[in-house]
Formats: sequence, C-alpha cells, structure tokens
Amino acid sequence: MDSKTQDNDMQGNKTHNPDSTSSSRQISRPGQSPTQDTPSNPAPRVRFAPSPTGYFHVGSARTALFNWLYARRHQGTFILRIEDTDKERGKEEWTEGILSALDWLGLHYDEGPYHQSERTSLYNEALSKLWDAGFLYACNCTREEVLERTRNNQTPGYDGHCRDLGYSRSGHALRFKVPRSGLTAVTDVIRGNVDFPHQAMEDFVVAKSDGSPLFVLANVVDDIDMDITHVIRGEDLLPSTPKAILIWKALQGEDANLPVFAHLPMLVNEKRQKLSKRRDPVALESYRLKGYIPDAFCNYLALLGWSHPSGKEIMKIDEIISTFSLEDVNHSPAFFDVVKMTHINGEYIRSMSTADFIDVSSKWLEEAEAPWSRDRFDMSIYTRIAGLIQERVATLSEIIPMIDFFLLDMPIYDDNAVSVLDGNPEAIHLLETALERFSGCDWETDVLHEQTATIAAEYDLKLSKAQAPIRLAVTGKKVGPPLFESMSILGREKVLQRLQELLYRIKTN
RNA sequence: GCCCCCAUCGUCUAGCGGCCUAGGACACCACCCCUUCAAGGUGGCGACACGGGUUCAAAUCCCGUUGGGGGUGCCA
Repeated sequence: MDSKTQDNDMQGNKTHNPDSTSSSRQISRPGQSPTQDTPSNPAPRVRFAPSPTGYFHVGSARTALFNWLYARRHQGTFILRIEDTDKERGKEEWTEGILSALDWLGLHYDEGPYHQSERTSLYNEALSKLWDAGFLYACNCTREEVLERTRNNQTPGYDGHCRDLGYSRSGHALRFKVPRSGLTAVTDVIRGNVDFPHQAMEDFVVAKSDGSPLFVLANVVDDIDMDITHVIRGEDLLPSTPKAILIWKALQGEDANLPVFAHLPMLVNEKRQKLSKRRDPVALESYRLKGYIPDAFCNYLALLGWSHPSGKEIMKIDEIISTFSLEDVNHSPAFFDVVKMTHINGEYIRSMSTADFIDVSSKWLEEAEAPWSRDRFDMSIYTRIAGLIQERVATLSEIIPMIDFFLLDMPIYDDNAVSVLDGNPEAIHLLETALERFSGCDWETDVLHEQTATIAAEYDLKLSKAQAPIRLAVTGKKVGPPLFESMSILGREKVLQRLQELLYRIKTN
C-alpha cells in the first residue's frame, strides 16, 4: 500500500502556498467568538469529501452546494476529496457518479479530486507520529469480546481493555487514548459551543489491524495537509468532531490551528428521519431523469436551511452567492419537499426564453423514454409548439404526454375518458358536425376556433364543453396544450382521421 | 442505555426583547380570467410544543418537561 507514495506529489496539484496560508490563518480560536467572515481573513479553503459507497444523493448535493457557495462567496477554494479508504465498499463507478453529479449541478471544484486511497503514506506518517508520541495503543479485542465485556456497563462502547497491555503496533487495530477526564469543546459557527465530556467518549480506532487508516484519522490528516479552513458538513458528523479535534491537537499541539466547523442541519424525509439511500428516493440522477433543471435544483437546495435576507426565494445563483452566509444557516432539520422543488423548477422553466427552453428540453428529450421512436421526433413541429408547452410544465418529463400526439400516427387514447362518451348521441353528433365543418374550412387557428364556437352555439354548449370531445379525439386526452393551435399545427388530414377514429370507438363500443 | 443536536402554519422559513392582533413561499380551499390544463390575479384556511422563571415588556433570554432526530463500527 506504500507503493503509491509518489502519487502524493504527482496529484498534489496544490496551487496555494502552505506557509502563507498557515501562518496567517487565525480564523478559528475555540473559546472566542466562532467565526467572523471579515475581509481581513485569508481566502477560505473548503472541501467536499464524499465517500464513493453508493449513488450520489441529495444530501451530498446539499453539502457540496453549501461548501461551494461559501468558497465562491469569499473567493475561496473549493476542493474535492474522494474519501475512499474503505476498500471493501468503495467502487470506481460511484466515484464517477460523484464527478458527473457535481458537473451536472455546476459545482465545479478548484482543486482535486484527491483520492485518499492514493495518500496512504501520509496517514502512515501521521500514525507513526501519534504512536511514537504515545497517543495510541494497539488493541486485539474482537467486536464480540468488547460487547460481551461491556454488556452491563452504563456506557457501552470500548472499555479501554488493551490500553496498558503493551501490544506491538503491527497487526493490531490502533486506538486513540482519549483523556479520562475533561472535555473537548467544538466551536461551531451554526451551533455555537458544544462540549463533549471525555468520559462519554471511548478510545476510538484510528487504524485497522491491517494498517489502513479509518475515516476520522485520514480526514484530519488531509484537512491539515490541504490547509482546510472551514469544515462544512452534515450534522451527523458532529459527534465525531471531538475525536477529530483530539487527533488534530495530538498532531499539532494544543494550540493547533483548528478549522472553523459548520454542521449543517440534516435533510429529512416525511417521517423526519435522515435521508437514507435505502428507503428514500434521493438519487440525484433520478431528478435529472425526471427533468429537473440543475439551477432550480441548487436554488431549492439552498433554501433548505438558509434564506435570503429579503425572503425572496427564486434567485440567480450569483445572488445566492453574494448573500450566502454560514451564520444565517438555521439549526433545525429540513424536509426535502419535492412538491416545492417542482414549483421552483416550473418557475425556472417559465423564466427561460423560448429558445433556451427548446434547446434544453429537446436535448433532454433525446435521452428520455418516450412513446415515439426517436426518428419520429420532428424538431420543426416541436419548435412551433414548444412555447405553448413551456408555460404548462413544471418538469421536463411532463412534456412527453403533452406532445406525444404530435409525433405518433394515432394518439394514445385515455380509455376512461373515451368510455364516458360511449354511445353518447350528443357527442357523436357533435363530432360528426366538427368532422364536416373542419373538412371545408380554412386551416388556421382562428378559423378553427370560430368554427368550434359556432358548433358550440348550435348545441347550446359553452366552448369549453364543446371542445372537450374534439380534444379527446385529436390528442387522446382530456388535457393538453391549447387545442386550436395544436390542430393547426397537426394538419387537417390527421385531425379528420382522429375525429373518425374516436367516432368509430364510441359508436362501436 | 449513554452522548449530542433540534423545537414558529401540513411543509420550507422570516423573526435575533417592544415595530408580532407573528410576515413570506409551497401545498390546500374559494372566486376571477379562460378553448382543456397550467400560468396569472384576488381572498381564505393555518403556527410560536408545554411548564416555570428573568424583565416594565418574551416567539425572541434562562431552567425544566415532553417530543423528534443524530451518534454510539477494525463504515464514512
């Protein structure tokens, strides 16, 4: 595993000067007021550090976004670090998923991606340093043994059994000697000061018996090496923060330059549980597939835990950046509400120019699952109808049922709607009248409108009632884009053909 | 069990001691507009978890209770 040592330099494409950063970095001093994002502070360095153990989900997207926003707000550096120390669980494809997700969201990193799997020598150095300084001890207890021993204790967890047994370092798990008394204070921008009594902390493992480092160790070593100034992550990591601080101080001394911590409130499901890959629909990819716009997605995500001072909700990303502040992030968990996100997505879609909408949506449609075969997609028709569609959809996937009747020989008939008209004499007469009138009139939107209005008057119906069976015949559905515009684009031949088709269906059924 | 976090309309939030008979947004309901559906417009419904303090004054500060959540891996 040490064979990758060279890679540290190879991929360590750092552009900052460690000396200048570390010497002037006085940002966080536990005990003093949390953070001041004053202009006098040096440019912050933040990192998004996902582990590639599954598909990319919305919680990760939110964390990435807030890191990115903070970096952009303060002209800082946004670093991507892949935490792939767990060889068992990590997979190459998940790493690719992280990259493509960030790219889709538009959260481009300034540095990285670093891979922890290529930085093991760094962790080994740190481990040796800690071992030599007496901060660690070797432990050969199995999980079962620990459980057995601590079953009746008030505070389960490892009991320090091997602390003074003097096992040799190699071949054993390495544990950190947590002080028996005192406490570690975590200073958090969002939550203030949080104290963790040492008595409630177990001697945690920092390296597996095979020598590989664990998350909390690699995490701290990298944050130090990369001069991370602000650790912005989910609140679920708050309980591991005192461990990180203990390691930090063991490595750098009591006056270590700790980063500013900011633990974001969790994103939760309707049952108010932390979003889970297993039980909640949180794959970022699924939202791309459903036709959400990345900018709208980010806009919505930014609103989860943060809000613009004026209360405005629909904002360009630049405006979010210029007003974003960690101090303004609130404390409580937020429900990931697809309904509201969908509304925001609709706002974004409607605010596009029609040309942009055509561009974005047609590209999306190319990859979408649609009832028409790909070669049937007619850009000239789509261009003519797109403006009418744009005002009516909140997600791109809603376009499909709105335009399918343009691209298919025959529409997909809504059986329920058709059955309502079965044998209905008025509907039959009305459709026959329409068939007759539409055969002879000029083929223009206004004329079709007038003709239908005339028919409505003859049957003593409101236009909205009279157009219903015609709409069903032409589009197959009860709802859709404006009818007369649609007929005008579809052409006389297809419209007449479809009127006959529906007549046939309701007469014979 | 133990440790930690959180607590304003159903949801996201504004509020950082008086401007609050608590504001906005989504959702919902009604009406208007209208070629369906949307969009848009108008109006409506709807919350400070509870109990103690502190204060002339508390949604805002403190304590407790209750409720919810997170953590407690040789996962991250």
